[in-house]
Amino acid sequence: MAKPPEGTPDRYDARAIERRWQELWDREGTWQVPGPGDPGFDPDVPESYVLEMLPYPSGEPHIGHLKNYSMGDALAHYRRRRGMRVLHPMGFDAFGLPAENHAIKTGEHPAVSTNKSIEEFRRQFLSWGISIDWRRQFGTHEPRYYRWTQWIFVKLFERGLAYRKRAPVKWCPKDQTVLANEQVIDGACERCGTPVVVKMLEQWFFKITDYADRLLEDFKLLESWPQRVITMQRNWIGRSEGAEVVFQCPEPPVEFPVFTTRPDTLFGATFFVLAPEHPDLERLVEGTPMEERVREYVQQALKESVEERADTQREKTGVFTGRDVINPVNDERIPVYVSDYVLMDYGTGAIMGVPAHDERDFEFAKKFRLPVRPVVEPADRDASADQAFVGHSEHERLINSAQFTGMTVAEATEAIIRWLEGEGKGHRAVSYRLRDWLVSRQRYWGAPIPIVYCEKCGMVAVPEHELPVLLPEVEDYAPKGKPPLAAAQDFVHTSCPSCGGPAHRETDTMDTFVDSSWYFLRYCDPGNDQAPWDTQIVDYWMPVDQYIGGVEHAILHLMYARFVTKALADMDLVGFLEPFANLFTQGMITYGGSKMSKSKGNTISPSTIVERYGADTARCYVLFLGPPEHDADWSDDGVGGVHRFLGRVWRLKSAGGDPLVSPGLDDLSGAALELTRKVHWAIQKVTADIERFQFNTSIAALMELVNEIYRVESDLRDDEAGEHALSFANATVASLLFPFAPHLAAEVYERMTGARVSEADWPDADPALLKSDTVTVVVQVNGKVRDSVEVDADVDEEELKRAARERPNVQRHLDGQEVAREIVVPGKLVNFVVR
RNA sequence: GCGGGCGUGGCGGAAUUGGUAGACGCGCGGCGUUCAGGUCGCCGUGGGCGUAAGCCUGUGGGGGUUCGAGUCCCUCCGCCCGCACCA
Repeated sequence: MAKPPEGTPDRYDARAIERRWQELWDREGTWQVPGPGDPGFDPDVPESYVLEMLPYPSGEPHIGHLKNYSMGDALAHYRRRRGMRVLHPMGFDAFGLPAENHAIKTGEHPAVSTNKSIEEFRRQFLSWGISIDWRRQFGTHEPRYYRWTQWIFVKLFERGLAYRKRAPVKWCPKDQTVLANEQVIDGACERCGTPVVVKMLEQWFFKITDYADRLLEDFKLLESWPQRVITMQRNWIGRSEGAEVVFQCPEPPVEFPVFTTRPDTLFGATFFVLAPEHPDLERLVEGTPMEERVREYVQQALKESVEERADTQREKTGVFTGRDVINPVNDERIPVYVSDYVLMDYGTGAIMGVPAHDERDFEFAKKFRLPVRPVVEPADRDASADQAFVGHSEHERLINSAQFTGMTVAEATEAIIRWLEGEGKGHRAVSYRLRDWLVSRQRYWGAPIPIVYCEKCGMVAVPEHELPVLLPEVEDYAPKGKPPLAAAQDFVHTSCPSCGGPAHRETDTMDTFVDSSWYFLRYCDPGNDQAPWDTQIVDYWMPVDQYIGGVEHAILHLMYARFVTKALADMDLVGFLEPFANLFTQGMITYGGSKMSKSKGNTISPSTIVERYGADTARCYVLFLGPPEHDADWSDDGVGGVHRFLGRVWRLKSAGGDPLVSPGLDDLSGAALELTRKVHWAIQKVTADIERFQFNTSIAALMELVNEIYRVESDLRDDEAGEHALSFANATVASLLFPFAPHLAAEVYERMTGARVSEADWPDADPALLKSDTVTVVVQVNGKVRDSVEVDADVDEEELKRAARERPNVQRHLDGQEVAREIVVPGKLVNFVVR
């Protein structure tokens, strides 16, 4: 095609187009969506809730946000044009440490810096043109929101699901606060990387362990979640079945229950180990000659960091306590040790040592020269004396185990549990790795925990009508061993809501993950000031039909939100058990092969790209980069390619005929027919690819279609049918491009048709135009492609074989050889097998 | 150590059910438009041999199933992710 004629608006001015449509959408409230009870609500329209994880507003949005919201927005647009009422809201996860640390450094109130960030995020999201119902926006730091976060806390407290206890907890010395187990990564603070230490502290917990089984079972209610996210949660919950077995200490008389997944190996127990933190340890050794050494060892063990202690490579250590316990199955006395390889966190903090069948116990036995007694016979190899045998298939049978000898492992497990239960020495048990969720934080920038301590009444929840408990102003945000709120005297001193007597407030704030564990409910009914939501409205929209976000939330946020939803369902506050029916986890965008970070100076700012190329280019590019679930590396050159493509769309020129109606098969021939077929192919391809989140190939298909339009355009300008085909093709490009490049597509669509693309139905492919009258059939000889032949689509097999044989190159390869077999795949290929 | 995923041109990546490997884009090369171009348009582009027609070869390595394998099976190698003294 030659250069566009002088004087036409040939330059693709993304900035002007985007400004125009953003203003129009805002003015007309295009993306506002009514819910039940709102004017214009029609109950017969199917609903869809499309949600991207809410952003944490810090600085300005990064490329990951752009990708996240570009995907969600594409889907929201697509579903709207499929006739659905789509809830597509936005909010901000505004409480949290970075804003507070910033405040400590600069003195700027966290609310000030957070609100600035929110404004910047909002400004950029608007500049991206994402189709959000902005009337529903909120920040989790606003009293109108955290009032209800506190309300939920109180509800959980009333049900015994929020409780306070003294427990060994993970403490970050840098951030000066406790952390949830889920926030400790490799023994270090998730936020700042400082190695955490264990402290005995009284803290607030949510009883998520009550829901362990339901969190596992209800995976079956999820429609489509990535398998690996489910696996990660399953591993985190860590359910194990086995038995609790009681070992009796004769002197002093103490009972030690242990949890084991292998009750079948009870006869192989040759020693017993307590965790250094075990509460009965002190009593066991008090006044004995071993007291000094045990105490020393415990001191040593407690000093270790979480990370050091988790190191599986190092040699086992421990100390004999001088005491014995009795193995309930054979009344044998076995020695009790203390060792740091036994964790107080899991099971009962005590274990039976079965060195023959447990690798860790084996190592310990070797170190302390303890006997190794095999009780399970390996099925197909000799029990090696220098390692533990851990096999427990149906082929392994018990030895050295009294009346259980000869049973398979499974039989013996059952029989021994039943025997223990009969003797009152143990019972069937299930153990979990999951711990209760520690939700209190000794920090400022969070929702205050709505609890008051009264001298007479004890712990009292702040009543509903007194909520929110407002976050007080303080002068110093820095924690100094005490939470910052403790310094706010007016805040701390209060009266008991129950008896009116003197009382003081809880000064810890809530983990920000509490804020984000219910925000998706608030979007449904954001203006409600009587209740956190109207159950009927929430039940209308929920569960979220498509949730999109980073895989880094696989455990934390996604598990907490599931737990809170279930707890609310149990209180009849919501009518569903799972918050997110479908989950999509997007991959990261890297730059130069590594994660973008300000400290490395390898960041790409979305605003730079938007300013240079426009939002449509930026959005299309992040989707075109590759499969959205994979990590992808940003390429500066690649953006230009997508921008060029959008420029080509911009320069499509209108033609005659009705652009909204496809020319029919009967009116078409030649290039016009081929182009119209390509259009219908693209409709089908783009539709199918959006449905399976393959935005990259959707865009590639549109590129193909546009290339085709440019190739044939000059041939089609001669007659009416050609003009019509062209006209329809151009309008359809704009229509299909809309979910990815909404401004440009709206502009081009309007130019081609005079209509609003956002109001147009999503196009349907005409099956008659998806088929071709002729097909290219590949001809192989012995599985090697030798030629291809163009035949009628409905040609019969014999005719096809004849045509295939006639190809000169096929003849050359068949020449003088005997055809042993002929394989025909209709419409695809013919393969001649010769000897 | 356990669990999961992935290996395709110079690069990012395509390839519903086994049926023309490399769509689309970047990069590179050629031609045209242009005063110029970091513009736009058209064409070419896995490797090797060949003037060409064409032939050989090719999806991490090796083996297998099949008329036919990127795709299915076995095995080895490499990379990534998750969990990790959980009894």
